[in-house]
Amino acid sequence: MSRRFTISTAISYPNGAPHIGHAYELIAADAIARFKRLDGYDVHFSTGTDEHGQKMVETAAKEGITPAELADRNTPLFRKMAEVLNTSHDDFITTREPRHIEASQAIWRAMAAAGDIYLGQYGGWYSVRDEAFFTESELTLGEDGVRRAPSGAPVQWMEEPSYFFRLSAFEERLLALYEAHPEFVGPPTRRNEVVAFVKGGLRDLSISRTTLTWGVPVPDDPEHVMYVWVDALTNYLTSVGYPDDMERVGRFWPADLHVIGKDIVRFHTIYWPAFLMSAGIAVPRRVFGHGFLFNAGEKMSKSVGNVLDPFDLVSAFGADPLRHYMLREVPFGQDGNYSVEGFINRVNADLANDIGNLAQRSLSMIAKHCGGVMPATGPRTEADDALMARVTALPDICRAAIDEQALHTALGSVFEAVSEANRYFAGEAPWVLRKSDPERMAVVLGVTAEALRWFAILLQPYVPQTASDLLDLLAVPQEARAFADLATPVAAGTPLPAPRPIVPKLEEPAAS
RNA sequence: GGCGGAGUAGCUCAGUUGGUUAGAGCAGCGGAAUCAUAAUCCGCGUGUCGGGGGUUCGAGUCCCUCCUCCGCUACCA
Repeated sequence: MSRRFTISTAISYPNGAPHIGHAYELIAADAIARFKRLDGYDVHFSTGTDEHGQKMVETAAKEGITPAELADRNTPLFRKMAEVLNTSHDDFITTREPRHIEASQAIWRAMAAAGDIYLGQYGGWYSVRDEAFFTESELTLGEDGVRRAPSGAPVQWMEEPSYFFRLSAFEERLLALYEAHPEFVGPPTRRNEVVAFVKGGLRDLSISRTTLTWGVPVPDDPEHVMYVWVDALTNYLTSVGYPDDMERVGRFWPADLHVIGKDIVRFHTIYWPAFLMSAGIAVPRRVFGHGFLFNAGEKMSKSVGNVLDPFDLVSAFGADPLRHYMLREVPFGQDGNYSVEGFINRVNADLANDIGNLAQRSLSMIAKHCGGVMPATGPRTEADDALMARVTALPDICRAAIDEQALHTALGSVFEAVSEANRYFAGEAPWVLRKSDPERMAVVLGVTAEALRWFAILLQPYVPQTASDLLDLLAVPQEARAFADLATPVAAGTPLPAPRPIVPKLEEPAAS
């Protein structure tokens, strides 16, 4: 049985169009998923949208449509974004689907059977006009002493019946989890916060509402719908077939990695494992909170009007350049900054100048001076061996980096070797050898092409289309592009297609 | 307020358990080469390593203090 790897993004709230943050998370998770597939794992990669919740109700009300209509309008945009970003998810889940309602109710029943759910009273500030509860921090206290919701509507203290989850009972078990598995939360700074939070004591969690009707009905008490987290988090289980296909669950659960934004680390590292422990289901192996992207040093916000649209960026620059820029330039886990200048510099320097040009200069020499067929890669000199030693060390370096979600390190290590290959090429000067020693020239070109094959195979997770184009030029068959195929060079004498530039240089758009 | 993290070249950052002249990439300047997408290769940085004090033969790397920035401090995916 092959190794398997289960990875997810958070499901997005489709109360608006997708923004660059959604794209970032999806791209990062996609790179890891693709890496694992290429490395021989049986991967399950899920993403999707969370169509329930109060915010959907509020946004829909503002626009004068139903929550269902809002979801119907926006969820397709998230699917479309995944398509234009060229992501390889195996499942796109939406929380209105019957399979998800069934899964949510199943885990609820399991938690209830364990005695961790009880009926109580939830109190909060309620706005009649908005038909919603608000947290203290969302409210403003007017000079007249009246608390108001963000909409300006006055709120009043209301209590309603609510089911509670006995989160307080899981404090020790959670701390034991963090202790036994320090890797459960990453990056480490997030882990510290989570541990501190749990040590501060946990209160039980209100997990249902009677004032909302937009949600998953509570089993055996349809007056209640589940309130956010039970429903939202369960999507990960739904996606692997819970509860109907337990054989599949056994195969793909526990998840190896939940990739999420740093803002929802707590829910994924405290609530979620507690729910699972209660239900008697294994907890995920790791949760990683990535950072946020800023636009030219400023936080993106609708009011400032500097929100980056992933569709605009893809149509202006292409999916691979966007993927490359985000993954290479931002240390994954930290906040990052977007700038047009940085974008163009990075993509041109790495993709067009370093690897693109190396491919073009070497392959066009092969086309002209080696009869357009792959040259032999020997006999080798010390210089050849030195380069290939550097190249063949890459897979292990990348594996180690990927396993701690250091995507920028993995990608960076490949481009360090690409630079080395450029130095090698300049040092060996095959254009000089053409006259002095044609046989040696052929070997240099062959070694360079072989190095390029390694680079292209290793770059597939990050820039799939570019890597694929390069592999085409190297006459590498579709079925010989996994990491397991790295050890098998293209046979000498194999005809190569006519070379062509694979990465056009980006120019600053006239207006953006 | 409490807990935690960070402040290193114009920009983004590396800097193991303290040890020779503090590094990389990008940007900039000069040169070489001309196979190539004017791409590539080589050379060039007197940086108060946030300020101050201390420990030590020796600190960016440990301790104290101050300044600045950021994260977390429960029901928001």
